[in-house]
Amino acid sequence: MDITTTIEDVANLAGVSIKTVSRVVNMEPNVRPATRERVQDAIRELGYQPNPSARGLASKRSYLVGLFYDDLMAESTYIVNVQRGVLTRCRKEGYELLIHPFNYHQNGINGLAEEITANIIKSRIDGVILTPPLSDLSIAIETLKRLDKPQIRLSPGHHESGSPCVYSDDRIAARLMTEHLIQLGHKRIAFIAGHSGHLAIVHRQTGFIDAMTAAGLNIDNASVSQGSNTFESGVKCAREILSHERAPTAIFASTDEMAAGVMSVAHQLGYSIPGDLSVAGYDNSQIAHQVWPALTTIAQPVNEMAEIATGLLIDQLRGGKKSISQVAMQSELVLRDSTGPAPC
Amino acid sequence: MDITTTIEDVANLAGVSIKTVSRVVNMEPNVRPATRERVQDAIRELGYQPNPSARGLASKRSYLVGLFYDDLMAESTYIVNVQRGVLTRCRKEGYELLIHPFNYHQNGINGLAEEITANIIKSRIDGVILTPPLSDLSIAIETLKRLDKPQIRLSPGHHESGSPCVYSDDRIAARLMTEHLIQLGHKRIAFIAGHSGHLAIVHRQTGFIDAMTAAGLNIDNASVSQGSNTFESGVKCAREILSHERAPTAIFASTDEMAAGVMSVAHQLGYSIPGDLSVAGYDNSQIAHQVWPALTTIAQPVNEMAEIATGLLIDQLRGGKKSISQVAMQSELVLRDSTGPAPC
DNA sequence: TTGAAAGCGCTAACAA
DNA sequence: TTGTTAGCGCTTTCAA
Repeated sequence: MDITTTIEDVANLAGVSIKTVSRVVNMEPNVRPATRERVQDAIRELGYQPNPSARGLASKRSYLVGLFYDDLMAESTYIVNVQRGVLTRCRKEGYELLIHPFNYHQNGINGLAEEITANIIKSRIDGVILTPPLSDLSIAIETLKRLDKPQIRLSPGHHESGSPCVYSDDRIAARLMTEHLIQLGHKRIAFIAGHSGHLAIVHRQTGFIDAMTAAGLNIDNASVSQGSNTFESGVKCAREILSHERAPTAIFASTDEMAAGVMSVAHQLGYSIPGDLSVAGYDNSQIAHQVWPALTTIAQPVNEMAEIATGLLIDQLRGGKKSISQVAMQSELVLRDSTGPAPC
Repeated sequence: MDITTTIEDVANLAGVSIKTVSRVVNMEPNVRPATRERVQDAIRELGYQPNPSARGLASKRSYLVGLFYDDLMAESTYIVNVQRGVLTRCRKEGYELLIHPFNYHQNGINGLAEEITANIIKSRIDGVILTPPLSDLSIAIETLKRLDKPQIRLSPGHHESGSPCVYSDDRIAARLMTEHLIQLGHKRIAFIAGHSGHLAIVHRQTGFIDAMTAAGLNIDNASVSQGSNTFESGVKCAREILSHERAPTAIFASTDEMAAGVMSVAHQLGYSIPGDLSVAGYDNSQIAHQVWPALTTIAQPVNEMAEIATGLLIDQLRGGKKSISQVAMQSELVLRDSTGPAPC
């Protein structure tokens, strides 16, 4: 198990040429099973691991995958789970991960293209995974295309067009959640919309409207307020919503963070949850367990989505299976204690 | 700005040999200023970036730094800030970052040495940054030494011995916080200890005891309870602490997560914060803003600590400045709204 | 202060 | 099915 073991050492021990070892390592065809086994034994015995630099130099690939995300989301459960999923798949496939949080709100959106370009020329990553909201930023998508870098998008708002992507149908899931509230007898339900730049989150609002309309319930303007995904924005919206004379009996916030903000305000105002007010969130973040009572929410299979996306990207990098361009995954309604029957 | 520009293109344009270009790129001495400038112009004009694989192959280095952490902490504000700090410095110094969360609770501590070894042989990282609790795990430290990999530890419990480290004095900061509570008139103060495997967090308890003793206040056994850093453990401890007949008027939890758990329980039991009960935390996590009222806590300069640690590691990798082996940083008391005068 | 040449450990192209 | 050879784009070594 020595870091200085080279392909030549393996070839010598196995009594073959280095090219044969290379074939075995890269799982290429045209190696007799007996030979293959002999080489594999030698590899195991020496603890041989190919040198990535040498490989990269010869093959003009880096075996590096980039994960691009908005630094504002770096602390979210979402990004952490994406990192986990991507890493899991990278390890299996022999790739390494380079994370890259972007601060494009500070530097201006124009700096984004330059930063992406610079990063790619410097790091030589082979392909990129884009997470929301970058997965909907055409400047990011187009810059990568111009650089001829394969990309895959996670949860874009528009999955029909553009580059390949993995997503879950937020509209349907939000509809499910709204129907859950309606079934509990709620008629005045408020919705807190997310940041308008996160298109996938906007679909949650559509799902809410779908369900309300289908149930013949009123959606006056007051029942949808505009948040920006954060706890603080949830607080702000809740203060407004709960100050109306006929306050809603349920609030569906399009992120858990905002839902937690709502709950904080509700507690301060003396509401009992879910007795006086039901609260629902979306994302199944860590915070959903840290509020009291535990938050009813929607869970996307973020980990698996990231794994699958990484797999698709690597397939692309290997030059195969370009056919799959969209994978849709299902989200799940997670019923906890923050939603209950509407007060009479 | 072409990814296929090589050192030779630059040499041709500048009218020098590739070795001279190499000298300029690597900031080596013995280049006439005029020559250096000519080369730099050529580099700029062509948008040249050296190929990391070629560099790595020739120099037997990867220009890759590894960040090793406990996957259980991946969602913490702490790890996210460490990632940010490390990335900032890596970019400045021309290194790339490979993150590696470890799941050693599942796989058993014995698997850890193997996983570290396998990872290093595969990825060829040049050096490693260890975060708590890995920075106190001798199996991690020793494995890296055996592999001859430079390492730097962030916030270890024992900073005197072992490999170089960057830390902040948690004992002093915890003492400060406790003194703050004492100055507010609190006499019955409970402390919630953190996970015993996180040695730096154990120092927080010592600081608490320092202050209590110095103030001549009683520390009966009941006033220190054992948590495990998490929100849930804070909930559990708080339920116990607040069930005593002479409940404390202040609770100092050694992590913000636990403090948030305490606040949740306190609200449920009808305590007003800080009127009936003061609550203090430690870490200045995201959650400190998401509780109501906002949490008084201790802020470590995690970002800077990570940047400095990365700088020290890279210095080591470059073969210089081995002299600095410990850097101590100062934490800051952040007064918010969860602490107030003791009730009469 | 500069440059020429060798070679890092692999893969690609081709030959046998 | 296997092997030979020629680079990939740099750094290192040594020479000028």
